[in-house]
Amino acid sequence: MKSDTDGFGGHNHAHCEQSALENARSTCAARGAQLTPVRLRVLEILLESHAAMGAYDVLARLDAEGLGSKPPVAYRALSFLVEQGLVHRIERMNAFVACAHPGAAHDPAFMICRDCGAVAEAQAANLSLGRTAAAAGFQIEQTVVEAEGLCPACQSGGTK
Amino acid sequence: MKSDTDGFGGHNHAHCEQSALENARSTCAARGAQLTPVRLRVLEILLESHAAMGAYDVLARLDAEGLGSKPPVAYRALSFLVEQGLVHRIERMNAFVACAHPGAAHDPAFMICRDCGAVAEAQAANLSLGRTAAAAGFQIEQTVVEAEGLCPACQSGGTK
DNA sequence: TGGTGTATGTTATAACATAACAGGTTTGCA
DNA sequence: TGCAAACCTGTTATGTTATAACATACACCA
Repeated sequence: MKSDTDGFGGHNHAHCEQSALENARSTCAARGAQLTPVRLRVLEILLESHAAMGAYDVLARLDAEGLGSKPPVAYRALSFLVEQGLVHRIERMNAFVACAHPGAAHDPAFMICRDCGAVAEAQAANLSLGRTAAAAGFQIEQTVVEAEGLCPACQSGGTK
Repeated sequence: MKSDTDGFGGHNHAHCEQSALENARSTCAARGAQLTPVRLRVLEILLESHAAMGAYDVLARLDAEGLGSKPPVAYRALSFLVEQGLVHRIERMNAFVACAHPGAAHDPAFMICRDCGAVAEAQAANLSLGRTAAAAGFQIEQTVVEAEGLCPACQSGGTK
């Protein structure tokens, strides 16, 4: 896992992390949602990299830090963060990533590198499907858009 | 579960089913892939409706018919059918649906009714994400596009 | 006849997720 | 002050989804 990637280009991750945390604090405060220690820590753990982590990987970290050892602890914190839009679930992987564009309009699309596991977030705007849905009378409430493939770094690295 | 739905409009399902089966037989024959009894039966079961079924639901049917009772039996048949493009996996639901457009170009998008479970298949063509990916140098190999919401019938039926 | 490839059968377990209940803290209000 | 409501956390137990690994069977053909 090489991932320290946003949009697969290098970036100042410390800054990325800090601003995400600040944003989380302020949006939770604004909404009266409680960013408790466990929730905050889960967010921090996910923010360490732009790779997706499984709930049980997060739980292992929490356990190591004495913050909880049972599945519901991790799942509850993750659900909260997903509800607040601070974390996204990657269906394809049954895993979670910190939101890369906190605060921004949200209907995210993801590019997932099958080699290094990096996940880049983009805006979805699947107009094509939106039109089809409208024509069929289908009322879209949520969309999942996930592309799997190879990030630039892993293309050069060989097919591995 | 009301689903007997393709694109959420009524249709001649018997015909739909028959043509899908014929298509499956001919494409497998053309490729030298073996459409064995278990595989065929799984396809038939999925073709009964346009709703998604979990692997264990399919397995229960197989078991009732004496065709196998252990998870790998169902998962192997489903993997085969997915590889052949005859069945699609709905990531959001950890479930499977028979392909509604067998033979056609494939990069499907789905509309999933959260009320009745019906699944309609459309063409994906997420140009927006394709452009973003190209710009980022990301090489897309597969895409998952799934919209969850309410089908026309379930919108009238109330929010339930 | 024996080897190769493919499919099936079975055991066991891994990986992901949640229901349900118990206990603690905070808040607000009578 | 005392109580109730709301919310968060801890824990048990279990449910659900998925696969690794190994054994058996059968078909084809050199």
